[in-house]
Amino acid sequence: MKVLLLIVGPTGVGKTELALRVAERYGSPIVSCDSRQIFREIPIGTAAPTADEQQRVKHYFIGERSIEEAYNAGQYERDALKLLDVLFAKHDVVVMTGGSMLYADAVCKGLDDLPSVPFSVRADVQREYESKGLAWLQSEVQRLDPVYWEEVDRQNPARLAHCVELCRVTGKPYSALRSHTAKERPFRIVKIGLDRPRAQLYARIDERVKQMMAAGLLEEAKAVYPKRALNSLQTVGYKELFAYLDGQYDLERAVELIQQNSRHYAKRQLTWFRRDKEIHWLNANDDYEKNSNSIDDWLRADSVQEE
RNA sequence: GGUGCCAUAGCUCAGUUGGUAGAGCAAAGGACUGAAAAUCCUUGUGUCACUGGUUCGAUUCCCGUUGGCACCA
Repeated sequence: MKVLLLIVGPTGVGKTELALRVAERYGSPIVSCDSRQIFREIPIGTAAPTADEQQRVKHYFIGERSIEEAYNAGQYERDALKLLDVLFAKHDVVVMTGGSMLYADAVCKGLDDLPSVPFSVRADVQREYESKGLAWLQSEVQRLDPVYWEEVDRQNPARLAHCVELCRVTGKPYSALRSHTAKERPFRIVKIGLDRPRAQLYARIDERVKQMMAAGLLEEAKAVYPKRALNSLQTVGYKELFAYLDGQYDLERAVELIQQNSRHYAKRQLTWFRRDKEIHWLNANDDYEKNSNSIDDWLRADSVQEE
């Protein structure tokens, strides 16, 4: 049976290099699972694989879209499944790597088949929320979807607003559209998580931000500054530089904030991945031979388990 | 060298008219179904610089020591 080898982990842990070596070992291409590296205008700040790295192994979903295209996890699920179908015709193992938690889940378990929300509906809900506040969103969810109200994070405007949007679009409660069941996939999935000691991870993140600045992150941010409102640019490394360009604080402070927000992001990723009991964890400090032997073992073990 | 001010959580600080202390940030933990690098929730014990004194009781008052800052020499 075909195997999707998914390599996840926090930003800056070293996924790119591990994925390259594993892909070379199995003669596989690499499918990116990253919600920001897919945009071609922002390679530096998203630490996208370099031209050299892409020379070593064929990559998919790197720099394939423009920041102006609306893109989301549902679209990614469809694109990724279609691509995997093609790749599995030639490969027994396909390596997928990236840190976008929801995107990974979309491929592994699938998202429910929800309609897309028209821009006008989203704008309406947003406007009402801004004028009437969180209490209004809460009462709308209570009224439109009492089931979801019982389980939702009631302090989170984004969650509440999404529920209201979908209730308005479909005329049904959002909760009725959620199946809570994972979809079947025509391939096996072996999940590898890469981690390293926290202090070391944070030191690497801080250092990488410095390198991004040296590589021209500020120029990259200036180039897309006019489009700063786009969702694709609500991204660590850019939103802080936009604020600097607006004069909110100096460049040194902006860099500190990029480092700090990257650390926060890494922590959220770890929280998400830790909950997934299917992930086999590797320490990035162990040598590659040891880790790749472990991966071989897991490929075999999982295979036997499923017989 | 003299005088004054300061020394409290990783950082910046507040506070206790004497009954062993609390904010912001950092940090840690958690949630997560088409914005997910997004959006949210929870968590504050620290020899209150050190030594001695007064006191039933000192982080708080007093003496001294050390360190820092300011001014005067």
